[in-house]
Amino acid sequence: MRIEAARRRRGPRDAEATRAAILDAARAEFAESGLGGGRIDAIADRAGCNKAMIYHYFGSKDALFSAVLEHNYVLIRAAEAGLNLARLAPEDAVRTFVEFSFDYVTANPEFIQLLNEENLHRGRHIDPDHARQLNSPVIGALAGVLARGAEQGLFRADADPQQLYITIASICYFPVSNRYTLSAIFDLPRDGEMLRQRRQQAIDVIFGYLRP
Amino acid sequence: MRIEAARRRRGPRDAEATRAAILDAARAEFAESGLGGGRIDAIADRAGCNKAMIYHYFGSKDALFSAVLEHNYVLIRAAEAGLNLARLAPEDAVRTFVEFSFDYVTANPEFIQLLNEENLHRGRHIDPDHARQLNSPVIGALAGVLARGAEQGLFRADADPQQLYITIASICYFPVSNRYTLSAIFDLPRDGEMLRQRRQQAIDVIFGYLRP
Amino acid sequence: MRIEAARRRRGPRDAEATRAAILDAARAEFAESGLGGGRIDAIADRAGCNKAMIYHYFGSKDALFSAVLEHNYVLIRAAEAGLNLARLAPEDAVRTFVEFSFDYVTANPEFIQLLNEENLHRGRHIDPDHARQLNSPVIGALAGVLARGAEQGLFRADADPQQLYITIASICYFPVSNRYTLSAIFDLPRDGEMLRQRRQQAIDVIFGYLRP
Amino acid sequence: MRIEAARRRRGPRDAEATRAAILDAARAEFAESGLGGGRIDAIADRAGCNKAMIYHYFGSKDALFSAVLEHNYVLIRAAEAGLNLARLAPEDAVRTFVEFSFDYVTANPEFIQLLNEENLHRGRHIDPDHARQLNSPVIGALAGVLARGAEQGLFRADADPQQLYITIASICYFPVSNRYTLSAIFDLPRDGEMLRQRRQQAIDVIFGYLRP
DNA sequence: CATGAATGAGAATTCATTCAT
DNA sequence: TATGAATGAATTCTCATTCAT
Repeated sequence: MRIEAARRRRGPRDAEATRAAILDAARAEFAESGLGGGRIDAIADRAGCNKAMIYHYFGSKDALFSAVLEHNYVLIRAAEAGLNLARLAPEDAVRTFVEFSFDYVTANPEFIQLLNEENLHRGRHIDPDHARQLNSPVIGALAGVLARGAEQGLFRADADPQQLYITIASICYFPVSNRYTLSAIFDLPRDGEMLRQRRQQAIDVIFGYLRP
Repeated sequence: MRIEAARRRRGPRDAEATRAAILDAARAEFAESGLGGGRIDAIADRAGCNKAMIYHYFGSKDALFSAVLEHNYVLIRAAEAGLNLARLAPEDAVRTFVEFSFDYVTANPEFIQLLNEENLHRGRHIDPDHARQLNSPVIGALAGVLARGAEQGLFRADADPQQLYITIASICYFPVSNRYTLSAIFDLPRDGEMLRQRRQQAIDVIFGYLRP
Repeated sequence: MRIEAARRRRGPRDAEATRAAILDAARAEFAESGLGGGRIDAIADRAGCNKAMIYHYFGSKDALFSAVLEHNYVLIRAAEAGLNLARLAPEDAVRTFVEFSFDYVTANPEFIQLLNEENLHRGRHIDPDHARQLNSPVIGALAGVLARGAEQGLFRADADPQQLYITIASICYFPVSNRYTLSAIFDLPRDGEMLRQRRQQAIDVIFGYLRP
Repeated sequence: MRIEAARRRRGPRDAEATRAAILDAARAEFAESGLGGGRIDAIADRAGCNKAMIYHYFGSKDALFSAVLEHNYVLIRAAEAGLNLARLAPEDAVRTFVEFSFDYVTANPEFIQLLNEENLHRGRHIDPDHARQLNSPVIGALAGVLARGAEQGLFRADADPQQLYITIASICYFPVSNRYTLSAIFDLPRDGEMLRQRRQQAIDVIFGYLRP
């Protein structure tokens, strides 16, 4: 039985494990059905606990969504930080970052679904102070890379790191988050091939733009 | 009273007007709250009719969402067709199309919210046959523009119209659909200025990529 | 198209035909789904007219049910009267009446479904004065038959015509009205054979009881 | 207040008691108004709980009806089994069974109302496998009684137990389930006397038929 | 820390009935 | 006589949340 299995995996009365299981279950549920459509019942089932636990640990559905969002922001920011762009040559750094951005959302489409949901709700579950703090490192790293690239004559000199970041995110995230409508509209190649093409296109577009 | 106002505006017992009012009201409601979060009650109020009318004309909430989606696809496609890219010089055509794409979603953010919602639901409200048929003209026009531009030595020769379309859509749509999380993350300039910058960035990126 | 067909069959603006079509449609609908479950919409569809006509001719759903009930009582009483039991020898008369009762409900199961529905509603759609008046002839005929049979030593002398009528109705109607639960409970022979057996059993039981 | 009374009677948070209360309430409500006409709200009120409990325990109105039906089948079968027909002399056994059948539905008219409703819906709430299994014992007992009676020269030899069972059910159940229309049609004696007469008639008819 | 029974407000959907034409 | 648009009150069912144990 699934509940028993979950229970066995983490042992009874293990607060931290229960919290984590709920967070995981909620991410999956909210990504699949949105905030309005996600069910507390379903989250409890997926987490192998009962509904009261969710209220015990998180207080409310909205608060749970906030926690999920923040948790998943922390995860991607940590992964970005691990890229260590500063130690790479400018062109390698840009390529690495674009590829990472593309690969991360391809591997974690739930992350963008959560972002979209949050935007539908006008960003009311996100704490700007915290979000901004989380984000600054990567923009800083990108700024350094662009400056070095411009200095070496590899990149155009007028590229803004923040704008570039948004452009990279757009090109990498949009085709994943909108894959169903795009598939309906276009006669797209089967999954793997379509991703390979989009990944290459992302790199081409960014480098095409950055050429001096 | 708002119901009275709506009634007066279109007069009673005009089936086509009622249908249209519901479609409009539903677009606003679904864009604001999603499919799961949108309320039939609220749609009826906004449309100045009663819930039963919605079921009379559309059958169910899901079917209403499908109708809204299709209707709004038709609208943007019609606007695109009105651009008449074929009669413009290649560079003008590309600029016109990018600017149009950006301006359309800026003016109609609800359209992308509907798209996001539809993607959350794995595209189950869209009829691929119909969607594909709606979309083909613009891809054809873009292919012509790219071919002419390459011939005249203005554009790189290897650009694929479908990939370019997706890239343009990504760059234009993503910042609008994700404006709330982006605002939370970045210290963005106030609305107008931020849009102006993104619009320019979209043009720069596309032209940067297309130069031979 | 079915509405067009119905329309053509009876021509437009033929009050009597419309009334009759509604009555027929309502019988079928109420028999199939009961009074609570029967839908005015469905009746209008079946009758090839619109709902407002039903209200025009019958005033309300309950009143329509009453009219259906009365109409179908009139039909069976008329058929019974046509048997002319008085001109038959006692045993032939009884056999004829039992067979008729059995065959009528077999051919018109909707009639008993209406009766059951009416009983569920405690008989509130039936006018006792009218019902009683409709029924007396057959009881009178049966009384005559029993008297003649007893006189001739064919039948027991203590049989009461009213009780016998109810017993015959019970044996003939119940297996038809309860055919679905009986089928679920028993491994009954396929339709035709099961009816043949029940028909014979009805005759056997009544004659078994009546023998002196 | 009635809810308080119910609450007090069974105490809160007793799942089994709540289930039973709902089953009881539903039997009354469905018998009174049918499946289509019975109201979930009314059942919750009668049971002294809220609507959500009904869905929690039974899932849907139809499933609740199925459960009620099955429960009431179990009850009558258990009562029949308690008759222990095998230990009685053939004539006593038949009389006991006829009287039991008559008395049971007289005391529990709701049971036949449920049966009628189920037949209106073409038996779709009944599981034939289960129903058949429930029913077999009584037919077996009746077969034994008929065999013994025929052996002892008390009964005709050609009586089929299944047919006889249906005939007994017909004679005993029909006048109860159709009491309202029968009352409208006939000038029946007041309740008690009418029942006494029908009970005697049932016995007379069955024994009349069974005499060799 | 954990359970599962219970709740009440609200959600979508239905339907008998009326009304303007 | 006939139509079909419109209504509002119900009705089934759902779900976030609380509570007793």
